[in-house]
Amino acid sequence: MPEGPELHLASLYVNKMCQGLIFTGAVRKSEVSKAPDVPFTCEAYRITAASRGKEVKLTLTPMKSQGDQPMDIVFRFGMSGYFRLTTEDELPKHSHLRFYSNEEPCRVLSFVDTRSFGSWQPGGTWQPSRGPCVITEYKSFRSVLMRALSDRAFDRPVCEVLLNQKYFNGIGNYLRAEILFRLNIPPFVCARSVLEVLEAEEFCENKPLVKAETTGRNKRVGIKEEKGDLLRLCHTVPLEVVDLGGTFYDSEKEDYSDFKAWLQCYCVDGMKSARDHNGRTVWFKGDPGPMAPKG
DNA sequence: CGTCCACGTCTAC
DNA sequence: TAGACCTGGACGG
Repeated sequence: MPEGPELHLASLYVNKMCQGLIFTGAVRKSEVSKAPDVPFTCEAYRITAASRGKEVKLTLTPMKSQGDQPMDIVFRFGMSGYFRLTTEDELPKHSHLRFYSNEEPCRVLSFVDTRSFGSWQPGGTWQPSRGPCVITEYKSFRSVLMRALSDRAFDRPVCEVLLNQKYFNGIGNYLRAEILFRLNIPPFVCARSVLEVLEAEEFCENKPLVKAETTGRNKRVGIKEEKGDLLRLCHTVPLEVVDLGGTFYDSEKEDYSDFKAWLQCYCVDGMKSARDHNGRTVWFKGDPGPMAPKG
C-alpha cells in the first residue's frame, strides 16, 4: 500500500482502531522476518501513529510509569506493507510484526508485508535523508525545495526527480503520473526548468486572479493558477486520494472503484508509458519531452 | 507450466 | 546503472 496517501491512511487507521485499546506483553516478530527484533515488553500500553511522507511512526506508550519507557518504531512499507487489526485466529498471511491487546480473546495489530520489502526500526526516528511530507508539511516541503534548486539532483527529468524522496517525500509512481498529467507537463523535461519559474511562497489561495491579469508582467497568470502549480499539486493530489479513503494498495477498503475512477493517467487505456532512467514505468500523455531515454 | 509485471528502496560494481 | 530483495496475479503456450 505504499505512496504517501496510503501511509497517511495507515496512520489514521491505527489511531482509529487502537483508540481505547490496551496492548500487553511483548512485540512479536514472524519466524521468517529478517527485520530487527523489537525489544519492548509492557503490562499495559497504548499505540498511536503518525505519518511523514512514505514513513509511519508507531508510538508505544506505557500506561503507568513503572520504569517502562515509551518506544517509537518507524516503518517503511516497501511495495506491499500495511497495518491490520484482527483477531488472533485471523492473522493475515505475511503478518511480520504483531502487537497484542489485553482483550479475551485478544486482537492483534499486525504489520503485514507480502513482499517483505518494507522495514522497521525500533527506537527509530524519521529517516534524515527524506524531506518534509508533501501531505502534512506542505509549507516546509515547498520552501526546502525552492531553496535547493541549485542541487544537481534537479538536472534530471522532472518525472524522475518527483520520486526523489529527499525533496518529494510521499510521491510515488502513480502520483507522479497523475500530477504531471494534470498540468500537461512532459515527463522528460528538466526538473529545474519547471521549478525555477515557481514562486517560493504560496500565493494561489490569497491572491485573486484578477490582480495577476491586470498587472500583466505577472507570469503566474492563467489557468495554471486556478489549479495550482506543480508543488501545490504535490500536496493537493495526494490529499484527494486521502479523501477517497483507500486505493488498490490499501487493505482496508475492498471496493477500489472510486480509486479506479479517480486515476486519469496511471495505467489508463490510451495513455502512453515508457521506462525512465531507473527502469520504472512512467505514464503520460502526449510529448515525452527532450530528456527521454532512447529506444 | 512459464514469463512479465507490480505502489520502493538499497548496496555494490 | 544494474542487480537484489520478495510474493503473487495476469496472461500465454
